[in-house]
Amino acid sequence: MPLTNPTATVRDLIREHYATLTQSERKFANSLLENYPAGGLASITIVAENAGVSTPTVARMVQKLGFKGYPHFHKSLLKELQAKVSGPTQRRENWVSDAPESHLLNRFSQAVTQNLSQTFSNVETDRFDAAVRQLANTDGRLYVVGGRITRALADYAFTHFQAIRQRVTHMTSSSATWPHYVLDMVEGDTLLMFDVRRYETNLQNLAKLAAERGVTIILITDQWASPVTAHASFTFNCWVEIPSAWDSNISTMMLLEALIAATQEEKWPETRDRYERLDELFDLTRLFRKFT
Amino acid sequence: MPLTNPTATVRDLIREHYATLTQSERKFANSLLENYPAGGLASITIVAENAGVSTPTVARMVQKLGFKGYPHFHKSLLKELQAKVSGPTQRRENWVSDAPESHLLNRFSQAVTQNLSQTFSNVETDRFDAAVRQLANTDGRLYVVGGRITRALADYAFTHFQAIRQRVTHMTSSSATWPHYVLDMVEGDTLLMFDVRRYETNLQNLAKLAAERGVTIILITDQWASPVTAHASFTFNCWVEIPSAWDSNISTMMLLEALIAATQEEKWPETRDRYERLDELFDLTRLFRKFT
DNA sequence: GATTATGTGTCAATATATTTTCAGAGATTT
DNA sequence: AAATCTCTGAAAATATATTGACACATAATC
Repeated sequence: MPLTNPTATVRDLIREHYATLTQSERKFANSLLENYPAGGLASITIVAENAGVSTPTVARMVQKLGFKGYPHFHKSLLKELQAKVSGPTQRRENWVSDAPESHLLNRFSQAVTQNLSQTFSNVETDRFDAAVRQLANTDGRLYVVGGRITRALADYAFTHFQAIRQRVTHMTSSSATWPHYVLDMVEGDTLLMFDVRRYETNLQNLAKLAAERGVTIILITDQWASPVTAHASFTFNCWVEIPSAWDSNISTMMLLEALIAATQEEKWPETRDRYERLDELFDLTRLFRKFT
Repeated sequence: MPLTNPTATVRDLIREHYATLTQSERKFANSLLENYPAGGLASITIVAENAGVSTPTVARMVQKLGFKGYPHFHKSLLKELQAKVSGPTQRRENWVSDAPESHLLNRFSQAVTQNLSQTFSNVETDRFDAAVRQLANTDGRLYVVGGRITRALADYAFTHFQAIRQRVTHMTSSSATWPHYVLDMVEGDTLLMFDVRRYETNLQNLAKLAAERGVTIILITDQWASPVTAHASFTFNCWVEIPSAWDSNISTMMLLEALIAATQEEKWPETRDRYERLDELFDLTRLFRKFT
């Protein structure tokens, strides 16, 4: 494992040894990776301070990485930088990343960033806040449902909302069971729906039934808007196009996480309590597993 | 003349003052410009030696440029470097929306952008491509598994990979069933694992067993790296910190989608065929539903 | 719940870097 | 060609960085 390949960059070395690093050493490692390589080019005193650790911690860590001492590490970083700049034909231009412009990763990340920014700037904060208040309202039940692809997102939403508040139900993707859930829905309940193309008629029917019973529907859909919009109190559109045959759900995920984060903040410190109790329970579960 | 424009780079300063520099000072200036900025980031002793001049010469020159002393000059160069690296990321913060700076949505999106860029720049394209080739290899089976939180991601991965290639298995999150799967694993199979903190011992055990059977493990984890790393052939670290009590999985999702997209591209037009047949089947299903 | 192991920061020592001072080498002027 | 001026690097003085030793805190183990 510790190859100590002579051409390995400091970044590589950190990755390689990350598992063996201690907490504060990782603190420094992260600080360096986040601002690479500048974060390691000042004096040990300064970089340690910037990372919020003591100088010996930095000294110990660079030794773990295989350097003789901080100056050796410093020199190595400098050489890397030099190779990058003065190297023949800008050696793979790995300043920000080592991916060539045409590589799929690059095209992909560009599309994603575009999507996120589009999605984000299309959210009205007032509407967002109102939706969050609805999600935080535990007087009514919260139902979560998704389609074929978005089932995973619904699942993710369920896992997190369940940690934040009580009375959450994940409606399985099998639409045969939905009528049972609808039967119990009452005014004041909330239905969080995911529907991206190809839009599913079942979800539309479900939305209609729920709306008729006075349920508040929060819809997360794509930029072309699912027909469920007609029944929804809150609709959020997410930009999903990427260079591929299918649609990306990263912006969808972002919006969902933002809703979760906001709901959690709204219900703090109630949520804090739940988290702590949850943690205890997990610990118990883990103990139990030891005997299986 | 000495504008001392706050945004002026050291390079600019040198050009501006070049006329007033003495012979050896120019010697150092040229040495620095030829290897910029690395040529000025070591200690004054070293850079002076590299340029073939004495230390006082360097010290005097940087003072001529308007710096208080060599350390000041050094710090300034570092800041420049830092700005260059974080530049593209920061520039994306022109996400002018009507949201006030302090609104959660804004803070959230900033954190997410940061995470994505961080994650992205830590992926080596070679490793990425190799992992994709492994994922596209249909000689062996592809197993997908996640933990408590990442189960949703594993599900998402399964749904998409199933559309792209045959022989995909989603290992349920209930670890009790895992031995059955392991029993059938053979060399050449691939295991796509998700493990973010808190890392689950079950996943670690699973990884060990699979690795022993010659299975290639592709691990998607967070920036702190799951212990599964030890058994994995390919590890991808995703930055996950957001202003909340839990970790974000947006960058995780991005990496997953990128892997899916790349795998699809690798196997095109084979995949195209599958997609078309899949679509037909969906249509049939939909028709069928009409009569229920 | 006591005990060990591990990690962490404070402080002191040692080493290194930076600046200042100063004397000599070249260039320029008288 | 002598006198002066400017530039330059050697060396001392000063400041700062680096490392090692130690003690405390925290986590893991029994």
